[in-house]
Amino acid sequence: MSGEDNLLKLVEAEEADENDYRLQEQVGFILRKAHQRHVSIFAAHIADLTPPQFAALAKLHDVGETSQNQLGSLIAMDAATVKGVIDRLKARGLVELSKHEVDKRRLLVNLTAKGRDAIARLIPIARDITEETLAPLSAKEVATFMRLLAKLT
Amino acid sequence: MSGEDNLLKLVEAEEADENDYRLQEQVGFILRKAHQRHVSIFAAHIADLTPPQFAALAKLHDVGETSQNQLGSLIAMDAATVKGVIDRLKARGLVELSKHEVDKRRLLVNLTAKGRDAIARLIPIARDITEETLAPLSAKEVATFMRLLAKLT
DNA sequence: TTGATATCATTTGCATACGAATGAATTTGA
DNA sequence: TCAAATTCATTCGTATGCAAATGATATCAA
Repeated sequence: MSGEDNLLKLVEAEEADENDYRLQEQVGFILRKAHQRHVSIFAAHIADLTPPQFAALAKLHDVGETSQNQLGSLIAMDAATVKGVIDRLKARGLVELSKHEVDKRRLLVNLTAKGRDAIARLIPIARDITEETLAPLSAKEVATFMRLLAKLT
Repeated sequence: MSGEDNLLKLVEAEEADENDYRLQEQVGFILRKAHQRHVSIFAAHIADLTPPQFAALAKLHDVGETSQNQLGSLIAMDAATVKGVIDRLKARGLVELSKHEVDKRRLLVNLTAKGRDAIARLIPIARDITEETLAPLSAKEVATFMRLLAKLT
Protein backbone atom coordinates (compact mmCIF):
# COMPACT_ATOMS: atom_id res chain seq x y z
CA MET A 1 0.00 0.00 0.00
CA SER A 2 1.44 3.40 -0.98
CA GLY A 3 1.82 6.43 1.23
CA GLU A 4 -0.85 8.18 -0.80
CA ASP A 5 -3.26 5.36 -0.05
CA ASN A 6 -2.64 5.71 3.65
CA LEU A 7 -3.21 9.43 3.49
CA LEU A 8 -6.40 8.91 1.53
CA LYS A 9 -7.68 6.40 4.05
CA LEU A 10 -6.91 8.77 6.85
CA VAL A 11 -8.81 11.59 5.19
CA GLU A 12 -11.72 9.31 4.43
CA ALA A 13 -11.79 8.11 8.00
CA GLU A 14 -11.98 11.67 9.26
CA GLU A 15 -14.75 12.55 6.88
CA ALA A 16 -16.67 9.39 7.64
CA ASP A 17 -16.27 10.27 11.28
CA GLU A 18 -17.88 13.61 10.70
CA ASN A 19 -20.60 12.36 8.37
CA ASP A 20 -21.31 9.74 10.93
CA TYR A 21 -22.42 12.10 13.65
CA ARG A 22 -25.97 11.16 14.52
CA LEU A 23 -27.70 13.90 16.41
CA GLN A 24 -30.66 11.66 17.25
CA GLU A 25 -28.38 9.32 19.18
CA GLN A 26 -26.61 11.93 21.28
CA VAL A 27 -27.48 11.92 24.94
CA GLY A 28 -28.10 15.66 25.06
CA PHE A 29 -30.60 15.56 22.26
CA ILE A 30 -32.54 12.63 23.71
CA LEU A 31 -32.39 14.13 27.19
CA ARG A 32 -33.96 17.28 25.81
CA LYS A 33 -36.70 15.27 24.12
CA ALA A 34 -37.38 13.15 27.20
CA HIS A 35 -37.68 16.31 29.25
CA GLN A 36 -40.06 17.83 26.71
CA ARG A 37 -42.21 14.74 26.85
CA HIS A 38 -42.34 14.85 30.61
CA VAL A 39 -43.35 18.52 30.63
CA SER A 40 -46.09 17.71 28.16
CA ILE A 41 -47.41 14.87 30.35
CA PHE A 42 -47.23 17.17 33.35
CA ALA A 43 -49.24 19.87 31.59
CA ALA A 44 -51.90 17.34 30.58
CA HIS A 45 -52.48 16.46 34.24
CA ILE A 46 -51.82 19.80 35.92
CA ALA A 47 -52.84 22.65 33.68
CA ASP A 48 -52.57 25.56 36.07
CA LEU A 49 -49.03 25.02 37.36
CA THR A 50 -45.69 24.42 35.66
CA PRO A 51 -43.20 21.78 36.86
CA PRO A 52 -40.89 24.41 38.39
CA GLN A 53 -43.84 26.02 40.21
CA PHE A 54 -44.94 22.63 41.47
CA ALA A 55 -41.38 21.87 42.57
CA ALA A 56 -41.27 25.08 44.60
CA LEU A 57 -44.58 24.31 46.34
CA ALA A 58 -43.65 20.67 46.97
CA LYS A 59 -40.33 21.63 48.48
CA LEU A 60 -41.87 24.30 50.69
CA HIS A 61 -44.42 21.73 51.81
CA ASP A 62 -41.52 19.45 52.66
CA VAL A 63 -39.13 21.79 54.44
CA GLY A 64 -41.31 24.69 55.55
CA GLU A 65 -40.09 28.26 55.62
CA THR A 66 -36.86 28.98 53.75
CA SER A 67 -35.17 31.88 52.09
CA GLN A 68 -35.73 32.38 48.40
CA ASN A 69 -32.17 31.49 47.40
CA GLN A 70 -32.10 28.49 49.70
CA LEU A 71 -35.30 27.24 48.12
CA GLY A 72 -33.72 27.76 44.73
CA SER A 73 -30.74 25.61 45.58
CA LEU A 74 -33.08 22.89 46.90
CA ILE A 75 -34.92 22.74 43.59
CA ALA A 76 -31.98 23.44 41.29
CA MET A 77 -32.85 26.95 40.20
CA ASP A 78 -30.51 29.90 40.14
CA ALA A 79 -31.41 33.12 41.93
CA ALA A 80 -32.81 34.85 38.87
CA THR A 81 -35.02 31.93 37.91
CA VAL A 82 -36.38 31.24 41.38
CA LYS A 83 -37.31 34.88 41.80
CA GLY A 84 -39.61 34.73 38.78
CA VAL A 85 -41.19 31.48 39.92
CA ILE A 86 -41.83 32.77 43.45
CA ASP A 87 -43.16 36.09 42.17
CA ARG A 88 -45.77 34.28 40.11
CA LEU A 89 -46.73 31.96 42.97
CA LYS A 90 -47.08 35.00 45.23
CA ALA A 91 -49.24 36.81 42.69
CA ARG A 92 -51.57 33.82 42.82
CA GLY A 93 -51.66 33.72 46.59
CA LEU A 94 -49.94 30.34 46.92
CA VAL A 95 -46.92 31.62 48.84
CA GLU A 96 -46.22 34.64 50.99
CA LEU A 97 -42.99 36.52 51.55
CA SER A 98 -41.54 38.12 54.66
CA LYS A 99 -38.24 39.57 55.78
CA HIS A 100 -35.82 37.66 57.93
CA GLU A 101 -35.67 39.40 61.29
CA VAL A 102 -31.97 38.90 61.87
CA ASP A 103 -30.40 38.69 58.42
CA LYS A 104 -31.95 41.54 56.51
CA ARG A 105 -30.68 40.22 53.19
CA ARG A 106 -32.94 37.20 53.34
CA LEU A 107 -36.42 36.96 51.88
CA LEU A 108 -38.41 34.22 53.58
CA VAL A 109 -40.92 32.18 51.62
CA ASN A 110 -43.89 30.34 53.13
CA LEU A 111 -46.86 28.44 51.79
CA THR A 112 -50.22 30.11 52.35
CA ALA A 113 -53.24 28.06 53.39
CA LYS A 114 -54.24 28.10 49.75
CA GLY A 115 -50.78 26.89 48.77
CA ARG A 116 -50.95 24.05 51.29
CA ASP A 117 -54.34 22.99 49.95
CA ALA A 118 -53.06 23.10 46.41
CA ILE A 119 -49.96 21.01 47.00
CA ALA A 120 -51.88 18.44 49.06
CA ARG A 121 -54.36 18.08 46.21
CA LEU A 122 -51.65 17.88 43.55
CA ILE A 123 -49.21 15.40 45.07
CA PRO A 124 -51.34 12.35 44.19
CA ILE A 125 -51.62 13.67 40.64
CA ALA A 126 -47.87 14.17 40.53
CA ARG A 127 -47.49 10.50 41.32
CA ASP A 128 -49.59 9.70 38.28
CA ILE A 129 -47.40 11.97 36.18
CA THR A 130 -44.27 10.15 37.28
CA GLU A 131 -45.96 6.85 36.52
CA GLU A 132 -47.07 7.91 33.07
CA THR A 133 -43.66 9.32 32.25
CA LEU A 134 -42.07 5.99 33.10
CA ALA A 135 -44.82 3.89 31.54
CA PRO A 136 -42.71 2.76 28.55
CA LEU A 137 -40.40 0.94 30.96
CA SER A 138 -40.95 -2.22 32.97
CA ALA A 139 -40.61 -2.07 36.75
CA LYS A 140 -37.12 -3.47 36.56
CA GLU A 141 -36.15 -1.05 33.82
CA VAL A 142 -37.51 1.84 35.87
CA ALA A 143 -35.24 0.91 38.76
CA THR A 144 -32.22 0.66 36.48
CA PHE A 145 -33.04 3.84 34.64
CA MET A 146 -33.57 5.90 37.77
CA ARG A 147 -30.33 4.64 39.25
CA LEU A 148 -28.33 5.57 36.15
CA LEU A 149 -30.13 8.87 35.60
CA ALA A 150 -29.34 9.87 39.18
CA LYS A 151 -25.67 9.16 38.52
CA LEU A 152 -25.75 11.77 35.78
CA THR A 153 -26.53 14.64 38.16
CA MET B 1 -59.35 -2.60 67.18
CA SER B 2 -62.22 -0.10 67.05
CA GLY B 3 -63.71 1.47 63.96
CA GLU B 4 -62.25 4.78 65.02
CA ASP B 5 -58.79 3.23 65.06
CA ASN B 6 -59.23 1.96 61.54
CA LEU B 7 -60.36 5.36 60.36
CA LEU B 8 -57.41 6.95 62.09
CA LYS B 9 -55.00 4.55 60.44
CA LEU B 10 -56.53 5.25 57.07
CA VAL B 11 -56.17 8.98 57.54
CA GLU B 12 -52.62 8.58 58.77
CA ALA B 13 -51.79 6.40 55.82
CA GLU B 14 -53.08 9.04 53.43
CA GLU B 15 -51.14 11.76 55.15
CA ALA B 16 -48.01 9.68 55.32
CA ASP B 17 -48.45 9.08 51.63
CA GLU B 18 -48.48 12.78 50.99
CA ASN B 19 -45.67 13.61 53.36
CA ASP B 20 -43.71 10.91 51.67
CA TYR B 21 -43.56 12.58 48.30
CA ARG B 22 -39.90 13.04 47.51
CA LEU B 23 -39.40 15.59 44.78
CA GLN B 24 -35.72 14.72 44.42
CA GLU B 25 -36.61 11.17 43.40
CA GLN B 26 -39.19 12.04 40.77
CA VAL B 27 -38.16 11.32 37.22
CA GLY B 28 -39.23 14.75 35.96
CA PHE B 29 -37.13 16.57 38.50
CA ILE B 30 -34.02 14.49 37.84
CA LEU B 31 -34.55 14.69 34.09
CA ARG B 32 -34.60 18.47 34.37
CA LYS B 33 -31.38 18.44 36.39
CA ALA B 34 -29.65 16.03 34.02
CA HIS B 35 -30.61 18.26 31.13
CA GLN B 36 -29.31 21.33 32.94
CA ARG B 37 -26.02 19.59 33.56
CA HIS B 38 -25.69 18.65 29.92
CA VAL B 39 -26.38 22.21 28.77
CA SER B 40 -23.73 23.43 31.18
CA ILE B 41 -21.17 20.95 29.82
CA PHE B 42 -22.12 21.96 26.30
CA ALA B 43 -21.60 25.64 27.07
CA ALA B 44 -18.19 24.93 28.57
CA HIS B 45 -17.05 23.36 25.29
CA ILE B 46 -18.96 25.44 22.77
CA ALA B 47 -19.44 28.96 24.00
CA ASP B 48 -20.77 30.63 20.89
CA LEU B 49 -23.64 28.29 20.07
CA THR B 50 -26.50 26.82 22.10
CA PRO B 51 -27.50 23.14 21.91
CA PRO B 52 -30.62 23.94 19.84
CA GLN B 53 -28.56 26.05 17.43
CA PHE B 54 -26.01 23.26 17.14
CA ALA B 55 -28.80 20.76 16.55
CA ALA B 56 -30.15 22.86 13.69
CA LEU B 57 -26.75 23.12 12.02
CA ALA B 58 -25.95 19.44 12.54
CA LYS B 59 -29.26 18.38 11.07
CA LEU B 60 -28.88 20.69 8.08
CA HIS B 61 -25.40 19.27 7.57
CA ASP B 62 -26.97 15.83 7.62
CA VAL B 63 -30.02 16.27 5.41
CA GLY B 64 -29.23 19.37 3.37
CA GLU B 65 -31.86 21.87 2.34
CA THR B 66 -35.21 21.63 4.16
CA SER B 67 -38.09 23.86 5.02
CA GLN B 68 -38.04 25.62 8.36
CA ASN B 69 -40.92 23.61 9.82
CA GLN B 70 -39.53 20.34 8.49
CA LEU B 71 -36.22 21.11 10.14
CA GLY B 72 -38.11 21.85 13.32
CA SER B 73 -39.78 18.48 13.34
CA LEU B 74 -36.41 16.78 12.71
CA ILE B 75 -34.91 18.42 15.79
CA ALA B 76 -38.02 18.41 17.98
CA MET B 77 -38.84 22.10 17.93
CA ASP B 78 -42.22 23.60 17.31
CA ALA B 79 -42.69 26.21 14.61
CA ALA B 80 -42.41 29.19 16.93
CA THR B 81 -39.20 27.95 18.52
CA VAL B 82 -37.44 26.95 15.33
CA LYS B 83 -38.16 30.34 13.82
CA GLY B 84 -36.24 32.08 16.57
CA VAL B 85 -33.33 29.66 16.32
CA ILE B 86 -33.07 30.01 12.54
CA ASP B 87 -33.41 33.79 12.70
CA ARG B 88 -30.41 33.97 15.00
CA LEU B 89 -28.35 31.58 12.89
CA LYS B 90 -29.21 33.65 9.83
CA ALA B 91 -28.23 36.86 11.57
CA ARG B 92 -24.82 35.30 12.15
CA GLY B 93 -24.45 34.15 8.56
CA LEU B 94 -24.49 30.43 9.35
CA VAL B 95 -27.65 29.65 7.37
CA GLU B 96 -29.44 31.30 4.47
CA LEU B 97 -33.14 31.34 3.65
CA SER B 98 -34.93 31.16 0.31
CA LYS B 99 -38.44 30.67 -0.92
CA HIS B 100 -39.64 27.35 -2.26
CA GLU B 101 -40.29 27.79 -5.98
CA VAL B 102 -43.34 25.56 -6.13
CA ASP B 103 -44.90 25.71 -2.68
CA LYS B 104 -44.88 29.37 -1.81
CA ARG B 105 -45.69 28.69 1.83
CA ARG B 106 -42.34 27.06 2.43
CA LEU B 107 -39.21 28.79 3.66
CA LEU B 108 -36.11 26.82 2.68
CA VAL B 109 -33.10 26.74 4.97
CA ASN B 110 -29.54 26.02 3.86
CA LEU B 111 -26.12 26.05 5.47
CA THR B 112 -23.80 28.77 4.20
CA ALA B 113 -20.11 28.02 3.60
CA LYS B 114 -19.47 29.55 7.00
CA GLY B 115 -22.14 27.31 8.51
CA ARG B 116 -20.58 24.23 6.94
CA ASP B 117 -17.16 25.17 8.27
CA ALA B 118 -18.60 25.75 11.71
CA ILE B 119 -20.43 22.45 11.97
CA ALA B 120 -17.46 20.48 10.61
CA ARG B 121 -15.26 22.08 13.23
CA LEU B 122 -17.78 21.52 16.04
CA ILE B 123 -18.79 17.90 15.49
CA PRO B 124 -15.61 16.48 17.06
CA ILE B 125 -16.16 18.76 20.04
CA ALA B 126 -19.77 17.60 20.27
CA ARG B 127 -18.47 14.04 20.63
CA ASP B 128 -16.43 15.18 23.60
CA ILE B 129 -19.53 16.78 25.09
CA THR B 130 -21.47 13.53 24.79
CA GLU B 131 -18.57 11.68 26.35
CA GLU B 132 -18.26 14.07 29.26
CA THR B 133 -22.00 14.03 29.88
CA LEU B 134 -21.92 10.24 30.13
CA ALA B 135 -18.64 10.11 32.03
CA PRO B 136 -20.25 9.11 35.36
CA LEU B 137 -21.38 5.85 33.75
CA SER B 138 -19.37 2.80 32.73
CA ALA B 139 -19.48 1.70 29.10
CA LYS B 140 -22.01 -0.95 29.93
CA GLU B 141 -24.12 1.48 31.91
CA VAL B 142 -24.01 3.92 29.01
CA ALA B 143 -25.45 1.31 26.68
CA THR B 144 -28.22 0.46 29.12
CA PHE B 145 -28.99 4.06 29.91
CA MET B 146 -29.19 5.13 26.27
CA ARG B 147 -31.45 2.21 25.46
CA LEU B 148 -33.86 3.05 28.28
CA LEU B 149 -33.72 6.79 27.72
CA ALA B 150 -34.61 6.26 24.07
CA LYS B 151 -37.64 4.24 25.15
CA LEU B 152 -38.91 7.30 27.00
CA THR B 153 -39.27 9.41 23.86
C1' DT C 1 -11.98 47.82 64.03
C1' DT C 2 -12.19 47.98 59.42
C1' DG C 3 -11.22 46.67 54.84
C1' DA C 4 -11.73 42.64 51.87
C1' DT C 5 -14.90 38.84 50.88
C1' DA C 6 -18.88 36.51 50.63
C1' DT C 7 -23.84 36.05 50.53
C1' DC C 8 -28.70 37.33 49.28
C1' DA C 9 -31.51 39.36 46.20
C1' DT C 10 -32.66 42.08 42.09
C1' DT C 11 -32.38 43.58 37.37
C1' DT C 12 -31.21 43.29 32.51
C1' DG C 13 -30.44 40.88 28.36
C1' DC C 14 -30.65 36.93 25.63
C1' DA C 15 -32.30 32.26 24.29
C1' DT C 16 -35.33 28.40 24.40
C1' DA C 17 -40.23 26.49 24.65
C1' DC C 18 -44.96 26.30 23.71
C1' DG C 19 -50.13 27.55 23.35
C1' DA C 20 -53.14 30.24 20.73
C1' DA C 21 -54.44 33.21 17.11
C1' DT C 22 -53.72 34.70 12.38
C1' DG C 23 -52.90 34.77 7.44
C1' DA C 24 -51.34 32.80 3.16
C1' DA C 25 -51.03 28.89 0.23
C1' DT C 26 -52.12 24.14 -0.81
C1' DT C 27 -54.69 19.91 -0.74
C1' DT C 28 -58.80 17.28 -0.20
C1' DG C 29 -63.25 15.67 -1.00
C1' DA C 30 -68.08 15.86 -1.99
C1' DT D 1 -64.87 22.81 -9.07
C1' DC D 2 -64.99 24.94 -4.99
C1' DA D 3 -65.69 25.00 -0.14
C1' DA D 4 -63.55 22.79 3.87
C1' DA D 5 -59.63 21.17 5.90
C1' DT D 6 -54.67 21.14 6.21
C1' DT D 7 -50.11 22.90 6.11
C1' DC D 8 -46.46 26.48 6.57
C1' DA D 9 -45.04 30.34 8.72
C1' DT D 10 -45.47 34.36 11.78
C1' DT D 11 -46.71 36.87 15.91
C1' DC D 12 -47.97 37.46 20.71
C1' DG D 13 -47.95 36.30 25.42
C1' DT D 14 -46.14 33.75 29.20
C1' DA D 15 -42.63 31.00 31.59
C1' DT D 16 -38.28 28.98 32.41
C1' DG D 17 -33.01 29.34 32.48
C1' DC D 18 -28.68 31.52 32.97
C1' DA D 19 -24.72 35.06 32.72
C1' DA D 20 -23.37 39.37 34.28
C1' DA D 21 -23.77 43.55 36.78
C1' DT D 22 -25.40 45.89 40.90
C1' DG D 23 -26.64 47.00 45.65
C1' DA D 24 -27.40 45.81 50.38
C1' DT D 25 -26.01 43.23 54.20
C1' DA D 26 -23.13 40.07 56.75
C1' DT D 27 -18.83 37.74 57.81
C1' DC D 28 -13.95 37.19 57.98
C1' DA D 29 -9.30 38.43 58.84
C1' DA D 30 -5.40 41.25 59.42
